[in-house]
Amino acid sequence: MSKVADSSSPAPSGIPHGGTENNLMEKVVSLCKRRGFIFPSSEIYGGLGSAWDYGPLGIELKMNVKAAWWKSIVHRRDDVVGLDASILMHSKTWEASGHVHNFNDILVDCRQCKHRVRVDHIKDGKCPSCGGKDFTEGRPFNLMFKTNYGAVEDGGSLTYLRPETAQGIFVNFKNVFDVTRRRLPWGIAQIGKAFRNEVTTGNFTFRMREFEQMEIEYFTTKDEAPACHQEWIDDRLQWYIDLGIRKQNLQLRKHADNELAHYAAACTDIEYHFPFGWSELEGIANRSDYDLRQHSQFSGVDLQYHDQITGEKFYPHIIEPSGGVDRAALAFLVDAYHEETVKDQTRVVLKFSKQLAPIKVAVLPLLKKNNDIVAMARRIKNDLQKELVCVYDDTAAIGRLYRRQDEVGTFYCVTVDVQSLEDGQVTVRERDTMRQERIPVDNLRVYLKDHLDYARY
RNA sequence: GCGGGCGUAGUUCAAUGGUAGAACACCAGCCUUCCAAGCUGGAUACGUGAGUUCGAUUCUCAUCGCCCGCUCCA
Repeated sequence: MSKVADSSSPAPSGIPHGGTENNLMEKVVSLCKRRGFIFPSSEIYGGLGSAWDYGPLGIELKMNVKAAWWKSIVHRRDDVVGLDASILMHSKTWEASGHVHNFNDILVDCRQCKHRVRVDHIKDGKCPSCGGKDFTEGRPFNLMFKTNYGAVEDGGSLTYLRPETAQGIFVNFKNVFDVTRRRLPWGIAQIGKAFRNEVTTGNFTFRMREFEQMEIEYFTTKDEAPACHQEWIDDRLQWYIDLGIRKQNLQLRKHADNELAHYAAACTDIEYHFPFGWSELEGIANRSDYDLRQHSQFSGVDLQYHDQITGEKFYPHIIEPSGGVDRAALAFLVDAYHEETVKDQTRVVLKFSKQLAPIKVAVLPLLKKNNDIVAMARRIKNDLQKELVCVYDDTAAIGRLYRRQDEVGTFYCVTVDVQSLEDGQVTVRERDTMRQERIPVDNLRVYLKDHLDYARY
């Protein structure tokens, strides 16, 4: 039975993974820095708040997340195609989308209860939270990054770094539709950076000002939109489960009417049980026909869908599954984090799925002083790296080499010993089961590809 | 931005008004060694600036930065 909860109440806070690891987040952050998954941005200058850089292992993980998404959405469906739109767009885009209007809030702080409130939420000069009347001076909070397009800075050159990737899809709707000539329902998928001057950031890579989205805009009819919405919710939830997140750490949360974004008719979030509480990984919104209608109006270009068979002409309704790449990567990291106690010592194992593991195979010589063993191990590594992400390491005793690989989630360790020189076989050890098998070197590549379920990625 | 907390090695933590220790990690050496092994040796830190003081990592102030909370969302 599925343990996935369906909740329409606000997200509760709590500690996942049994409740004993309330410093789990700190451990994950430390591990990320220590082993090269994620570093603070611009660290030599003291760091840039809530900006983070992906290190050698982090970028592998993140690319694997994106590749898994792209495969499942674009390559393995008949009804979705890909797109990569530019980050800088015509400034009219953001007027049409509503971001210029809706992302410019005047905010003040209540000196009494310390809450931040929007000026337009203050009634009769009283704080809606505590009733106090003493506020800081109002400041405009524009959530969009302003920039000048072109070398001359004047009012006419003002534009923004995109606060969401979706608009790049909407403005290309006609282009993509014209070249693919598909009938509804169908969709466009895109992965790319977006930028928001969030007033509140934090929780590691969970909320950053620069982040990466993976979004699908799926076009359908008004009548089919609700069922289509549900199908995408189920589809997207299953994706996270397939890639290894435990069901009990996932839940769906339907937005209440008063928390819907300005464009949305309905929205359901997929939430993950982070150490800091249940938080959104992905929102699956029914955007109605708002977007194409707006862009038609602002651009003067008719973006209606014309069904040649039925003769109908209308603005498609849009279902938008919009996920955060960084949030997904963080959830996969947190969920993979396991501690095991062996001989009173705690060791860390990242139990990534085969697809997401940054390193698939490590090749280890049992004796680093034996030149023949080292040479053989290096040959094996050189052969494997043509098709699999792998590493070679001989800088410690074998037990420690295994642990190092476990700590970063490497799926297989291949060990070369004295016997290997004679019989041409090596020991293949699997991360989770610790199962060991002797495999002839000649069969090694095929064996590993088969067992890694290589065709999936 | 407002409130609170905090800045010491890669990480996690100590100590101290007389410029710093540990653990793990890392590097080198010895070792015919399959699950965080042992021994020997080694490198690496007081965020920045000013003040008090003979002397500041320690006290004071400022500054910068980080973390948590507040709105917003991927």
